[in-house]
Amino acid sequence: MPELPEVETTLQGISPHIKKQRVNKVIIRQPKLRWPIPADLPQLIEQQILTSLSRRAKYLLLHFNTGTLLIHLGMSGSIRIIAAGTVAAKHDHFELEFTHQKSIRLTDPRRFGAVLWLGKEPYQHPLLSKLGPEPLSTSLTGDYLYQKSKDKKVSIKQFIMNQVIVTGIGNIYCAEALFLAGISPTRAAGNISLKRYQILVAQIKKTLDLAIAQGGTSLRDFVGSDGKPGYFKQELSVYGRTGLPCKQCNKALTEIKQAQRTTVYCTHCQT
DNA sequence: ATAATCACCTGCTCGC
DNA sequence: TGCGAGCAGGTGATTA
Repeated sequence: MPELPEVETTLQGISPHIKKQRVNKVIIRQPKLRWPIPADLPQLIEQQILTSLSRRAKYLLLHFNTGTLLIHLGMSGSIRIIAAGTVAAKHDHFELEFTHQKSIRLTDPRRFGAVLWLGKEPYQHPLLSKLGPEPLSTSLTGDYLYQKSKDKKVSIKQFIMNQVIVTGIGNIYCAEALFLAGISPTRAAGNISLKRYQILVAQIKKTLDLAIAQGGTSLRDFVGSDGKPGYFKQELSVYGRTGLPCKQCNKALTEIKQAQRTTVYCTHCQT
């Protein structure tokens, strides 16, 4: 999926088109996503004004006076702005049509995404209440990660991808940030110095910032809200580059599995 | 509590 | 060229 940069890119892409607009129609073509799309959603938000939009972790939040709608893109989801009434394709599962004749349309082949109604206290919802700090906020610091990692035996890769520790970082950007920080993905989280955590945090922020500026990473199906792909792919140092030369030392990059996920790294530059 | 594995779903790529 | 295995940006649920 869509990690934080792709979700943020989506948010920035759709906001100017639909903020403060009135929902005319809720269209549910395929309710079977990760959880069923609530059947009563039309009566909850039709004719309501979308007052604001935000992002928390990898979740998009659409705020109405009646409550908040959560959208998650799963592994293969994307949202596009289209003219209302545009013919739907196979995996176009959900759509919000606004009165000014624009729609946002959720396309998600694998259906790991979600559309949920959170009500008036969205941050009390179980999906949001346990999340760690936003990586681009000042609350993510090297010191914070260092304190959290005490006595932790899990690998740094899994530690950073745990949304309870820090949100928004998935398989691509975790691998990239670890490479830039020179930290082996297999190292135990509790066996990393404060100084190295400070470097890692700086590289995480730098990587995410750059990816957002590039419109995210498009591998196969991700597109921005305007239908164009993201261009961060060309910046990738390790993700998807197994066997290719390390950009720092030229040694062939190594691929391993960690918690069922592929990790690519340089055994020479990352220790 | 913590850690590892499973499950959800479709489509594409790779190796034979 | 065809076909099955394996893999893909995530994460809650289940098991140990």
